[in-house]
Amino acid sequence: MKELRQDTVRNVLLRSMNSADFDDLVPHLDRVVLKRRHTLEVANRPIEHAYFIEDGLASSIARMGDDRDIEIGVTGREGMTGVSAILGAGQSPHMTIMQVEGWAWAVSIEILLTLLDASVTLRQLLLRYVHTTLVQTATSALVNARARLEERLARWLLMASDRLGGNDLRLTHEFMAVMLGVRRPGVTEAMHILEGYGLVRATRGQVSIIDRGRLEEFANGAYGAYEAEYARLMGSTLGGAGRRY
Amino acid sequence: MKELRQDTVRNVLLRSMNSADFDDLVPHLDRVVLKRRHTLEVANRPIEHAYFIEDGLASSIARMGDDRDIEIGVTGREGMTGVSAILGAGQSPHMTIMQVEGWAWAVSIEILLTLLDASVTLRQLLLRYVHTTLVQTATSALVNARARLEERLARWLLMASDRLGGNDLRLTHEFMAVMLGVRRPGVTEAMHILEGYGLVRATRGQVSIIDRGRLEEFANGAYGAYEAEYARLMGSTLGGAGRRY
DNA sequence: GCGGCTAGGTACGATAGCGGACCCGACGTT
DNA sequence: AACGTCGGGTCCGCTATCGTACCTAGCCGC
Repeated sequence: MKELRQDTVRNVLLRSMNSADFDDLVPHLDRVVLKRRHTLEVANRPIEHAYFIEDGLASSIARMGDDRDIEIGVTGREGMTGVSAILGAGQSPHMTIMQVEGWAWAVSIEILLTLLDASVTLRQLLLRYVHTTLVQTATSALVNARARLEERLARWLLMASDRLGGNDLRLTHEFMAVMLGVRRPGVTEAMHILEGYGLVRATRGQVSIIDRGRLEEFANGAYGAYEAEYARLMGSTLGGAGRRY
Repeated sequence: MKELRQDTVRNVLLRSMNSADFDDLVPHLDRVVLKRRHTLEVANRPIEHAYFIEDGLASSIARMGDDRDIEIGVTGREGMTGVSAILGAGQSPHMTIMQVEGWAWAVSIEILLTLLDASVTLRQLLLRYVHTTLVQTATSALVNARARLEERLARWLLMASDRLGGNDLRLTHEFMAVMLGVRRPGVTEAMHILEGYGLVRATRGQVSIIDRGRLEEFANGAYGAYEAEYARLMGSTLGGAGRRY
């Protein structure tokens, strides 16, 4: 692990870091396998570690009573968890759990905060990343209020594809229904609309994006703001499947 | 203005600052009167100033096409604008405009960033505040997806009361409809529900909160997470009308 | 190649909120 | 006192989505 080279990691934040910051961080990174439903952050409990995701998908969830959850953000290899701890809040009222299994580099918050205090450049990078998560959450608020289900589904598929890599996603309707906070048959219906326009093709337990460009258009403003900010500030696209903004 | 004393300002962030940070900031503060609809931040344009609100209400708005706006956050004397600039992003895809006129202390972003780099304590305070705005935005995402209109109205009234001070708000249904992103008659209906439970009383152009405690309960989880985080991290309640969490 | 499970398709009535229109009453102006 | 304007109340039919239920088809294990 102490042999870790910056050009071999997949996590975009780790790759974007200046090499001095990376070298300071490496000795404190632990490789962690993250199974589905593994809880990275518990609501209102101290955050112990930040995770630089290498593979898989984590989502942040806000809760309003037991059966009224909603996903407020999703993180893959473009980002990290532990944003509230970076901001010095120690914990947050939201939980973060793995939705698609994978693995990550974990670092204790205590150490990360020390490194952040010591390095202006690391601070700059991670605070800019915090800004992009703010944009992502704001977009969630926007689309939850204003977009139709099929637009939200389009957005979610695009985001998942960006983070997992590739255009073929192994996801069930049931799963996407939970992510979007809607009924399962609602997803089926919305998916048929996307299929009707030839944007995606769905088979049992799998969705393939057929025409990414038109899917982005179809999302009609639900997708793109976060991605543009990410590109502007991280100087790197999200590493989806051959994309440009 | 250079005579400004910390215990005479109303803005909670300015009051909470340690006195050295406050003294460094004061020479750079300009008193600015902010009329209704004054634009504090334009979407995707460099943010020039941060504003510590002393009176009035600003809201941050995300847009998805011309007629699909939504308020993603609201700021009064408990906070400040310019969060994305503090994070080093320079600008953001959202706009911020005054909804209830008032005034604020403005500081140029350039100077604020310099002060932030120089002071750990100032950085701590403002980054913690950034965390609370993240919670506020996440709660907007949550309630837009999950709460009924009357719950969202309850939340909004409570937030407005916290920020403007007092239980009597001079607001029209039309105005609240724009804030909540719903039809005006929808607000009328929702308001009747709140009145029916004896939680508020509404007369022409005015809403009075009658039973704040039960209004919070009625909001049913739509209100409280932000406020609890604010109290936890800022060590100060929001200065509403005699409240406890 | 049969049984059982899981994912997906469909259908039905219910409901929240929409878009738009219309009316009425309160209030300020002259 | 009369008028005009603005804020609020109400009503219509409409649409998106819900909750629930039931059915079908693909897939796995044996």
